[in-house]
Amino acid sequence: MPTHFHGTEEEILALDTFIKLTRSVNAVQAGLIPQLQRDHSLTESQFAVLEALFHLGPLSPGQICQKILRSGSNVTTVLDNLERNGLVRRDRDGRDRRVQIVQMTEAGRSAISAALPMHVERVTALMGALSEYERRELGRLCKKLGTSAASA
Amino acid sequence: MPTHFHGTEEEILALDTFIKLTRSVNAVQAGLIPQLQRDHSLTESQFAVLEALFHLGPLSPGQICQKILRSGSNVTTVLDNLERNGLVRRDRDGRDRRVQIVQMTEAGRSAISAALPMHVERVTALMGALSEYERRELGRLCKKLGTSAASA
DNA sequence: TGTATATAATTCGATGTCGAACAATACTAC
DNA sequence: GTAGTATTGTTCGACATCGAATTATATACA
Repeated sequence: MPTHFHGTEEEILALDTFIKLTRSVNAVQAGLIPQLQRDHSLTESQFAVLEALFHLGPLSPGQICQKILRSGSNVTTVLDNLERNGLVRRDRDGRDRRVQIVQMTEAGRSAISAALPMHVERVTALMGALSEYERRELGRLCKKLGTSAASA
Repeated sequence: MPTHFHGTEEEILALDTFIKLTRSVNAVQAGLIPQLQRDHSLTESQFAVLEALFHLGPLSPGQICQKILRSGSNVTTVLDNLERNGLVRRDRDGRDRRVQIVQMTEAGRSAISAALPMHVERVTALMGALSEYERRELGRLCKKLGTSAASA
């Protein structure tokens, strides 16, 4: 697929596969993010944080960090914006005063409750391009690839 | 895999697959981007622009836009930074004075020539976690998914 | 106890990213 | 040729993202 690239067969296949991989993620996200923005005024990251709090309960910024796979400074920024918009609250942990405890406010719970069903429906519809067997196979291959890359 | 999520089988599989998909891209990119930054002082976007110019020759911002699948305002920003660093040059098109023609400078050509081989090698190594059959299958599934999502 | 080290989170500066609004130029139709 | 429209690229404001440096607190150990 690379237009003027000269490499081995294996290199060309690797690059081609990687491009298709990233483009598929871009395409699916392009079908999700604008919805969150227009219908619920949530960015992708804000949605990810609220979703984690919704499913797992109160978390520290460090725990959120691990859940959404972003840097600490990024989590700080996203929490700042969520807090400014009144969707989360930061309290101090009594035992370890370095730790913050992030909780959803009522507005936050309300926002994620409203956004989640449509989001799930949308993801399901987009993944519906693949058969059930293909979805499982895609998941298996991605997991294998991701796990290997993470330890490389 | 979602810890406390109650949905249909199909929804759970769709979400789970989508998470694995995005995580695999994250993991692979995490094995690529720091290399570009540390060894060549290039961001992912700067690399993408230089790669396009390297393979396709001079392009307008609009054409770069289509190649790297980013917004026009984003391309402007990335080109600003590349130009400030002396890696590209913007000239006016004689025929249509709205159009810019973006060219690599010698420094730009030198930078991408230096970065590309190691990048290709790295992508190939990361994709080596999958067999050739699996790579082809992953590519096929991603293409099918991406194409469908793009038209949804 | 007190100092050194480790950890949690934030701040800072740089870059990327988008959509909306804008300016300059080109095109179209009368 | 002039008026209206379309296209190209930029600017602007908001948010995301990172790594490095910093602050506050906790732990270890001597």
